[in-house]
Amino acid sequence: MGEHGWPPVGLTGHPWRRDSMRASQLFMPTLKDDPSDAEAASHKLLVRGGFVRQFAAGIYIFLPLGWRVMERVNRIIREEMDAIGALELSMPTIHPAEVWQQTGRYYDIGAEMFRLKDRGDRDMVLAMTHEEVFAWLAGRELRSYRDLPQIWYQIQTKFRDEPRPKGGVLRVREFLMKDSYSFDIDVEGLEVSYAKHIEAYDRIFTRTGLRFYRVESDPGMMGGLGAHEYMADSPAGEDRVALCECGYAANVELARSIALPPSAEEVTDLEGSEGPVEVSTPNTRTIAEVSSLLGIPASGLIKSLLMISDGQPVLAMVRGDQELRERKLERVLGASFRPAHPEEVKEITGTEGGFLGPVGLSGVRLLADLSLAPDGPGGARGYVTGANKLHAHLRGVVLGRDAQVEFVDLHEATSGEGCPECGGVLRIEQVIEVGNIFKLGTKYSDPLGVTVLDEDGVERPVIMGSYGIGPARIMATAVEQGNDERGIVWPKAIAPFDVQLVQVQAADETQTAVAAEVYFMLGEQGWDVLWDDRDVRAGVKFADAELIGAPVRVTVGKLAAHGVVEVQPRAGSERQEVALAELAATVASLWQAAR
RNA sequence: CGGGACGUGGCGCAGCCUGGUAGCGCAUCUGCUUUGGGAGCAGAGGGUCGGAGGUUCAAAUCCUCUCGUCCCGACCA
Repeated sequence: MGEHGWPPVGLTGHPWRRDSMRASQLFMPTLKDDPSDAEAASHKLLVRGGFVRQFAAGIYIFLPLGWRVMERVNRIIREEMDAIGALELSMPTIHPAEVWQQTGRYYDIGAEMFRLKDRGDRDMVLAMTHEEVFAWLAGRELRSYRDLPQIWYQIQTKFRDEPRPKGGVLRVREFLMKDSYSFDIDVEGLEVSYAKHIEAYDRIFTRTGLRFYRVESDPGMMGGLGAHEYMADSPAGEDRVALCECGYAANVELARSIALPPSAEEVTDLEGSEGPVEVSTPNTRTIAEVSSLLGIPASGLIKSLLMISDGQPVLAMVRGDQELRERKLERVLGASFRPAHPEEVKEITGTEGGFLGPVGLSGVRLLADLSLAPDGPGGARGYVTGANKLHAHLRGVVLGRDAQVEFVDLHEATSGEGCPECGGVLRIEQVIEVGNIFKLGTKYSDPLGVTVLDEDGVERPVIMGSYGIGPARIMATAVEQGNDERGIVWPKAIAPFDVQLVQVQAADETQTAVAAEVYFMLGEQGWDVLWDDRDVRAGVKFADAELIGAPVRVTVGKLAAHGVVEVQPRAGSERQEVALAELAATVASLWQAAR
């Protein structure tokens, strides 16, 4: 491999770790400028640092550095999955359409699934996920409860034709995923498999150095038994979670929260009133308009939204200062819904959007957020709501008295609201989903006939769980959470190299000799070292070292002749001069201190 | 799918409004100098301006269509 000069390192079969390398032999195309199409910090830095290149929208090439990071992430995943007794295997990524037709997903999922035909004109799909194949295999091979439990996993490519790839490697159309599937005889068994995954995932994300939360997530409409997501905070995230000091953590899609009481001033609105009072509100349709016309804060209004679900009208009500959370309504209804069209609004309520309210509406299911209940944070009090009449609203509407409604949780949790568990203060954080775990039940085993015989010889459907992790998201999230103006600051567990050895003068024989000594010594101690022996200016090497972000940098320069090198952590700027004899200890202690 | 923007040497951009045959920085190659924070000087190579059609004596520039990419929103097993 293009060896020249001394020492003869990097040769095939040499005695030192193959994970150490010389930069002159590494393909590491770094860039000075941010790519023009990058927005997220991780996107810019991973491209600039020579970790990835974009091939097409949402389709990426992993260059040697990027692949090293992925391999380190995957190694951690494998170790922890193996530790809970999961078995690695590899599934195909091209599937005949039949299995997907059997579970119905072939029809439920739209353009997000890549579909193709083989030469025989048979319908095929590219795998978006692997529940179907795993269930297919389990159905063929598992026969007895004695074969259970099983946990199988793979680290395999997934294809999803995302409508909008974004954030570099964060949201893509082809990506690697660790997915595992558990097979148990009963729900108790599933709980055990699920708990094992929690154990493994907690360790995986801790080891990869991410700041993360395990949060309750929406198990979806399909009758899942429960689910959690692993979320890592980042402004580049596409999800939000509600968090409390007490440990409560949930995706805002379903996070419960105790609304703050509405501001005091409009409480007087109720006093002395026997019932709602109509007020004229010409052309006043939005919460903001009504609020400013009547001089009542938004929290004193009721926002009424007419929805159609299963062909039936539903009026969903939240307070004027709140947002309706669609998923919550969906869960209450047990079905999907859509906003009513303007003609439907007219037909059902006799008025137009902007003047809707619960009072006097018949034939419409009335659902109000818990915070509007008489025993809610606002107490029994009057609100302003539409009068179901053009250009008019009602004041002093008390739900429960003036309209019979069902009180359910519909509003989106917001920062500052009360924690549903302890009453503490909730905060909302923007996060990246790096992993998820689902209790599936028999959603796939039923249609695919995955059954085993139990102790009594009775055929029973296998209870499944499904568990995912996105290694590239871990990589990108680590960059999101660890970077500065000079580049990436990798968590030590997944950095492409442990130590970047910068030899200031490539042509200086003394420096070469000292650098080689350092390289071998650190290598023998188990460090993965990138020895920057390139014949480029010192500034370029320093800049690249900081961009690439190895946790520890060792610089061999002027002081080499005296047997002294410089050492500094990527995360800090303290630089120390160290004699070669002390180097091992210094590197070890900096490593210890690194995140 | 709705809204917005951008496609010009490898990368980042200017030129377009007001048509006249393409330019800057970085990178690359050669030479000399330099050498601990992305070097300097001199020289060189490299682009049918995303594609197609149209207008015009003449199109990177104007018009139409199309493809690609990014951003906001919707969507996200």
